[in-house]
Amino acid sequence: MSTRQTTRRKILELGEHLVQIRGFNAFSYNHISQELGIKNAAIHYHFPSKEQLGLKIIEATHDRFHKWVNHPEHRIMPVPVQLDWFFKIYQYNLDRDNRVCLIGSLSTDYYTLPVTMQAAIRALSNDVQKWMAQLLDSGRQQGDLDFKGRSMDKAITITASLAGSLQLARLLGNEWHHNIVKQIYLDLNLTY
Amino acid sequence: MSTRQTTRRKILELGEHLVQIRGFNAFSYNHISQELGIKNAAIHYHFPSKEQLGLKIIEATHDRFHKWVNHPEHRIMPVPVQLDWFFKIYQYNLDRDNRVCLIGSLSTDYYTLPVTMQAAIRALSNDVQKWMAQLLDSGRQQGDLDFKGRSMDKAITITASLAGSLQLARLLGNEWHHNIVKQIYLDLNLTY
DNA sequence: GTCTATACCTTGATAGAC
DNA sequence: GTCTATCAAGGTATAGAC
Repeated sequence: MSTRQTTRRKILELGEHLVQIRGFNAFSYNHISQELGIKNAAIHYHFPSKEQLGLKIIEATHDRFHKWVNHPEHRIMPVPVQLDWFFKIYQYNLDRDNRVCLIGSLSTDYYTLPVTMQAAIRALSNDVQKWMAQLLDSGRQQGDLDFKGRSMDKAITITASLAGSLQLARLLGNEWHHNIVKQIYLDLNLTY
Repeated sequence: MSTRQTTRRKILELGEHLVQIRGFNAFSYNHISQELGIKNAAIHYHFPSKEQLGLKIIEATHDRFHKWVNHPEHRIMPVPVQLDWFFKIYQYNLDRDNRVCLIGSLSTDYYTLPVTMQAAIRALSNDVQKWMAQLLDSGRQQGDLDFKGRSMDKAITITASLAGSLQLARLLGNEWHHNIVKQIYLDLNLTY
């Protein structure tokens, strides 16, 4: 793998980290250049503007999500297992320095973002909600879980809980994320 | 009321607005001075530093919440009515230019905030969760509503949903906040 | 690809006149 | 209380050498 690819990838990963820890407006090229031992200008070589970097960060997350949910092996997994996997993403964020989820972070900054980034984060969020709604629908039909109301409403309620959960965990303590997840399972009639 | 008091109050209100729309790191003294037709230095007269302004914004919200929940007239209201009131706060935020809740906004910025502000937002969040848990507990005992599990877990799950809801509404459309609230009522066995 | 050097802007904050 | 004037620091971004 060329130097270009690794440096580019490092910037992308660190950028994603910084967005989820500090927020898009509160991280700077200095944070990246100091951490990676490169100079300001090197970052601009790979990503001409902060907007471009932000876009690629969102797209990278979107790609990972898309690849996972469309992987043949995963699509045939039982609904509770797929749900477990989704919840693990949030636990993973929590475990890595109390990251909040990308969608949550960029939504509070939403009105300060370039329109290209606004569109990209909307697209990601849409895909997540649709996937979750379809999963809950299947689960209810197959008797794996139960809930009242429309699956789309329940889906968005759950993702909203999870986004909020990582944020509240910063204020209340990480154990509360665990408690929220437990509660969501209870409310779905699922054994945790 | 002296000029001092009104200008101070205007700065405070606009500051709160800006935190909820743009985030603490993305609003500047220029946003305030231009909107109010005053100069940079005038703001510093009332609030020596941005940290002080941030602190007072949090405390103002905390005060409003504290006064409301401890008002004799409100404490004796039926649980569903008190719950309705709490949910209206979020609807009110949504109606005013898609504000997110103060706690949600400051939690994504949490690690970039001065420690004094971190402590203040933690204190507010703690009070909200405790109040909500106690309310849900009473409601369940009195048969007004129903849910599984511990009331504290359910309380934090609901506030997390609401915080996340205002954020997702920016991406998905405001009607989804309404749908989430409907779902929360359903999950509490409450008629909406 | 990465560097040095630098341009240009916005930020929060202060001093001192009125 | 509010102003003018000014500051140092930090932000994104670019030009051109290596």
